[in-house]
Amino acid sequence: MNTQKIPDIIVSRLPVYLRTLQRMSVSGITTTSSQELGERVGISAAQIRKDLSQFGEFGKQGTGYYIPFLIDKLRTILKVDRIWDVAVIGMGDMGHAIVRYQGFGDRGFQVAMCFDSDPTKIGQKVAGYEVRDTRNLIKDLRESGIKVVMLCVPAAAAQEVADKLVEAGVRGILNYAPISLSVPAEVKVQYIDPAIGLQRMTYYLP
Amino acid sequence: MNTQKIPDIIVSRLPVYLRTLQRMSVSGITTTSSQELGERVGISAAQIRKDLSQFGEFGKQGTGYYIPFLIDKLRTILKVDRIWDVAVIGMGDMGHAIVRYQGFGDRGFQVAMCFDSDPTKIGQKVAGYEVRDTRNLIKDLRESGIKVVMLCVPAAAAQEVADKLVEAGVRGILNYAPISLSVPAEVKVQYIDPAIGLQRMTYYLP
DNA sequence: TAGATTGTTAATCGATTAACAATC
DNA sequence: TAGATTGTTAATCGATTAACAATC
Repeated sequence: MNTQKIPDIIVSRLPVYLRTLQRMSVSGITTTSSQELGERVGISAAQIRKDLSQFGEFGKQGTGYYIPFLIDKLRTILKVDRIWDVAVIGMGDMGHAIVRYQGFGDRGFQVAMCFDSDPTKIGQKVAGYEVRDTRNLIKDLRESGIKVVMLCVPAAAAQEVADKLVEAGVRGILNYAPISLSVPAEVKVQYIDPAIGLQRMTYYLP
Repeated sequence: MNTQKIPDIIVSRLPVYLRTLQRMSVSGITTTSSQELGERVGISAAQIRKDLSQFGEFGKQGTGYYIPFLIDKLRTILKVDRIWDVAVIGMGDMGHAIVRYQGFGDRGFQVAMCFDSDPTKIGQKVAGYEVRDTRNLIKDLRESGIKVVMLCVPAAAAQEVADKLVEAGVRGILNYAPISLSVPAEVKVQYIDPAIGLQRMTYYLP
């Protein structure tokens, strides 16, 4: 087992392995091989073995990987062997959809609070959560200890809000606003922008 | 100028450059350098120059890049110098939010039709679009010539629908379902899964 | 002109793949 | 045991960076 810094590109594949293993587990499969998992996720068997070997020896020669065990290991590695409270900032259509999203439960996250700056939205309930005033963003996040947020405000407001999130001690921002954010190195940002995804495909179309 | 196959990883960065350039343009900036653009998108200046040089000589020594010209080139390269009709499959919360999303207009896409399999939703209007029956998915997509779709159905239905999309001649699938899809090589898939994004960040948290 | 910045080359760095001994 | 599959090594492949002549 290797104890050096793990390359980001390897880390970025682990959640994909985990997602697929959890689906296999739910469908009653208990054992898999790097070959089979690779076919399911579209990655070579050699690469899956190499990726996993960075963290330990999780398989058995001849039989492959016992899925519940491998899931457990990946959950620990990714630190989703717990439930992270997440805040959603911006209660537009996207923010709404995220607050209502049912898919986080068994993947390590739950929405814990949500915010907006619009006086007509503040105080309203969304999926059972009272919409908080972004003026209290830093205070509320600090008090709750929330480290991960989903940012769903308009692009024009995103950097300003991101600065506040950093000040509030947030360490991970899932950014739905179509803009590159500037944050300190200790804060991670992941981007979700459908137009970017679409443009990455149209390049290849006739 | 290079005429070989362009690596996927370069293609995947171009939409990020374009997004940032368009924002700079809107804010009145007309010229930039690889240095400045790199700071904004978080990529080295050398890499930006190298990436762009795959497609032509778009800058001028001493002065950098004229933004409207570079935007135009990138739009042509990414084939978003036109408007692509896109279908949205699945009118849950996420599908709803996407149909209502305003951000596609100047980025090369527009929602043209939407589908669901739920009889209580079929025929209803969502943001002005009548929800169509997924039983007509292949026929409707073929007739419209739609090549790009956003897939927002539950994970359990996603592969089955993807198979139909392939049959209908769709070439790009932006997949919001939390599952890896299996499609022929000529069909591109991009994934949007918030839990994956979150797990890619929690790894780095204490 | 002097300063700035490109496009490109060569060097470096890192990731992927192929192959296989070990072993279940 | 025989067959299957891992974890790991070495080889290959590809991407990034540094440096600089060209030139605006």
